[in-house]
Amino acid sequence: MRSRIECKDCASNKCFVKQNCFGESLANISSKKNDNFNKKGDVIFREGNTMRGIYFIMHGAVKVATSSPIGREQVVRLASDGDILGHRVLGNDKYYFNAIALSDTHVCFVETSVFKETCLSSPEFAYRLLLFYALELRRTELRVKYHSQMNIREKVAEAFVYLNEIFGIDPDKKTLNVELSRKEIADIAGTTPEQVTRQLNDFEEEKLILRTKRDIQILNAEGLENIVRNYKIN
Amino acid sequence: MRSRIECKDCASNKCFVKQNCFGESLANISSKKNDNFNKKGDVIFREGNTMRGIYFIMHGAVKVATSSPIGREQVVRLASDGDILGHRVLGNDKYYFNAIALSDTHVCFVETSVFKETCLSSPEFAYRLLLFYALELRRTELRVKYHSQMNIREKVAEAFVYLNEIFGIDPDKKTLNVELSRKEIADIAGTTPEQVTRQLNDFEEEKLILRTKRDIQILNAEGLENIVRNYKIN
DNA sequence: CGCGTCCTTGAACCGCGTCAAGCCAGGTGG
DNA sequence: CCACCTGGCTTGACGCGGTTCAAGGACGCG
Repeated sequence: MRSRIECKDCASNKCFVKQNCFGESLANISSKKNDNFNKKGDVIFREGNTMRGIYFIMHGAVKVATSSPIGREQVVRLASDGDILGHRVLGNDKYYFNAIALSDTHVCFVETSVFKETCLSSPEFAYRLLLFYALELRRTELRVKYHSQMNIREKVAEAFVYLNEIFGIDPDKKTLNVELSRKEIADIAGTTPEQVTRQLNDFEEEKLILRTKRDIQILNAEGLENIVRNYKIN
Repeated sequence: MRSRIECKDCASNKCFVKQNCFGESLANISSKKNDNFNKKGDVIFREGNTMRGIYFIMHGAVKVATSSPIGREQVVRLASDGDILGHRVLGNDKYYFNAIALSDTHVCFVETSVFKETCLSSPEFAYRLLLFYALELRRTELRVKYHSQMNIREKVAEAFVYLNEIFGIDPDKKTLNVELSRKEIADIAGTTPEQVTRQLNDFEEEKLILRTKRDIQILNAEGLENIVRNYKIN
């Protein structure tokens, strides 16, 4: 999977930053950053707030979602260790989505000016950022396709594949490394909690997953991926 | 609107590159680029092809879409003068979508190596690219939200708002600066040609648009934007 | 034990995609 | 100049998938 280096600023031994991303560059500006620690459910930033900088996730799970007072919220992105939040910082704008911690999280805040300076003085850093953006953009474009063409079965499968891709599965317990309610899964898949339940029934019958208490064990991740992949063929 | 500078490499007087984007930097590498001229409907690159470089649109209208042999194709992005195509070039990958000309188009091809070199030697250039990516990413994330939450009426309205944003409206004829079939509009909105027709009926009753022959005149662009904006509130 | 929260399940409704027929405009050939 | 053909647009009817609503169940917590 991802190669990682340990984070020096955090007590947790689960605290890493992706080596292939911003680890070293971040060390250079470490004197000018702020560390924030969030509990599960905390809002890291909120739609409409003025951007003051960019966040690096040192460790933890975060969802970026639209706020919608009534009814569904839509998760547009999942992020974890080493990812960045608040992309549009460069354009001196407002945040367009809410970032909410899905687990206890350690993020590192860097002010816009410092960030811009770092980009301009270090082409290496800017280039890495470009790679990050390019990957993220592709992922998001794919999701546009998925959400406009897939049926519910495929969307729910895709949600689990996406969750696995970003957060991974605990090798012992076989569960995702985040705990999510039906509603939260539905918000990622773009449907309702009831539909998620029904799909989980089907997946269980097909031995792709197993439900124990509130937990969902992923028995056959490949099977779920196949549902997504088979869709692609059409 | 967008400020632009004239393009030196093309006979057409409609040929521009966005000034706030890559104009000057592009001039620096002009000795190493290739100019391509495409007719409406031409495929600029195709899903699965190996990426050899990146394309700058000097002038013209382009859609980036999924290929799907049976049925719907989904447009994930619209692009015009000064935009770039083939983002993932940096990662030495394959193209994930098809790029198809929606009008006669002049694109400029730059090889990956040249492009990377330019990024690394010119932080200014890389930084501008970052801004471009950040904007594009936000736009795409919004589209994920739209496509998973909007109803047909809103999606079709959003398609026209998006088309207006990227290609603009002819001030005299009041029509979009691209000609699109019902199917093509449907592929952007993520629905079927029949539904597009039905929504156009409604929009015409509400005096938002007017259909003359095959043309669609946008009488009240703001009205269409309001449909999209009012949705956002919920 | 009782309460609250989340999950599950069934049933009803409805929006939207699908299918099919008819229409209109432009192009072609007699 | 008209008859015919073709391809895209329009319109109505129908059926399915998915959302919504409501009731019941499981679990955790005080």
